[in-house]
Amino acid sequence: MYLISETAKLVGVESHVLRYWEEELKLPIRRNELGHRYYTREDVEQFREIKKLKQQGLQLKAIRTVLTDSTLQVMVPIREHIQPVRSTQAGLNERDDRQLQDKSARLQLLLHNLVAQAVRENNQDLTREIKETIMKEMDYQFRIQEEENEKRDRQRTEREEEHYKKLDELIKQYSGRGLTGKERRERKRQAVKERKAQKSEEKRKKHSLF
DNA sequence: TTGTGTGCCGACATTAGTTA
DNA sequence: TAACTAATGTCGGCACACAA
Repeated sequence: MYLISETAKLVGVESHVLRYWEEELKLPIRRNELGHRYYTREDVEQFREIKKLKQQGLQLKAIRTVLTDSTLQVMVPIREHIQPVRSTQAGLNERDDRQLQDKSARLQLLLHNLVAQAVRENNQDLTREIKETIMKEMDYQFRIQEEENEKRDRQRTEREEEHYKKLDELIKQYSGRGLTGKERRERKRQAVKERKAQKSEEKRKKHSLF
């Protein structure tokens, strides 16, 4: 694809001449997202052809007619082939029938070529549209993936914090387990002593009430 | 007078370079 | 790094020149 300045250089005219020809000849020049013209190789060839016709002395009006006719000429052979197909039903001899089959085959080939040409022309536009759609979809999927990854990271961090918190509490809870047997026995004696003292105190309080 | 081409204008977008 | 500026390219439109 070429911009107007590049195309002008390739054709050998000024940019405004291309704009003028486009307007006068009603050429379907495509635009990009900025509204700027962009030209294909076919467009460049067409402009070269126009220039050649200009040099031969044709006016733009005449060139427009030539361009229109050249498009219509493609359809002329089809009309030639359609007529014999209709006459088949009237009943023909074998030679005519062979000729008819031959013409029918040529018609099929011609139609095939026409369809292929149309498909090729459409393919360029279609490819561009598909490319843009895919890029947008990929961008969207990447964003979604990114958000999911961030969410997972947050959840993992929270779980880890929770785990370490519990671990910390367990360590505090079992901190007495590091004592020696002598120390554990001493703690037990102390606990029993405190329990006895507590019971006798409760008994004393009971008696004082009566 | 008509057809064709040219020059210029203002507006807008993009890009590259500069400056705070 | 952001903001600003200049250069560049493109647009549509209009007026004008020039040859037939």
